[in-house]
Amino acid sequence: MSDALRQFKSDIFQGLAHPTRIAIVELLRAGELPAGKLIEKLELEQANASQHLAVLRAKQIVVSRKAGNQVYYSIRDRALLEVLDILRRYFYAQLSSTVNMLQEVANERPQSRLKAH
Amino acid sequence: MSDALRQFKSDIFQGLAHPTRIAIVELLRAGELPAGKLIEKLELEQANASQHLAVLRAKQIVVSRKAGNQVYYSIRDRALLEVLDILRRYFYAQLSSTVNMLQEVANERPQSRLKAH
DNA sequence: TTACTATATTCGATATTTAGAATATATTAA
DNA sequence: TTAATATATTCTAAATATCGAATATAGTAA
Repeated sequence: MSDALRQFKSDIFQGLAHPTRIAIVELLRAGELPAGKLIEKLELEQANASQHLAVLRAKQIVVSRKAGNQVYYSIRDRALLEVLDILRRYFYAQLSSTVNMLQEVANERPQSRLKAH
Repeated sequence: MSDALRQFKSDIFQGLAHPTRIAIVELLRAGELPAGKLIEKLELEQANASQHLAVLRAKQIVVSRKAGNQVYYSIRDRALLEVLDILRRYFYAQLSSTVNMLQEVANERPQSRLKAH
């Protein structure tokens, strides 16, 4: 794999490496929204939201379009939503494997099920 | 979406948000490798490699197993490789849209095709 | 023009990430 | 035991990311 491709991938990951930016992208899943709506729904400081949006723009994750007073944001390529979907399944898979593991531990030692330790 | 899921996703992204770590994950695509092999193939400083591996472990992206003198690393869940595949397609899609854009610009102004400006 | 609204940028403080040097630990070999 | 090998951790300095406060800009309304 080329260095350029690696750099590109790590830029995308870096762009998504913050819970607020994940939240923004998830809100844009249904379609474009003006910055103000994002700020309102996520209860963010205006400056903070604007900074996160600047990161998402810089990493080419979103695009913006100005309409009158407002700036509408949307996902640049919906392929990225697939990435989030894969991670959701991954998250739940790990969750259930953790639950299973805890259950196995509990079943192997039923006498201690109610004990705190 | 829950805060936990958002945090989980951004942790994964953060784990992958460095070209060296992308390179490590790509090398592990074919199967497990000892740390030394990764260091050799990527021509990394030993300490630097070890730090990146620690990040990948902390974010649960890889797992390690010790065998004698060596520590073998592997991808914890191959679903993550799908994520990288999606990004590769995304990368080439963006590349070709950039090329198309440049071609359109060139075609719209054929007289300036060879001019520097 | 002035005032208002929506958004972006800059600034300063703090926290996190990164690389490399040095050191530590664990395993095997002698 | 001691030496050698493989890997991890700690430390320091530099770079980067984050937040909130303040300020700037662009568009609209009066």
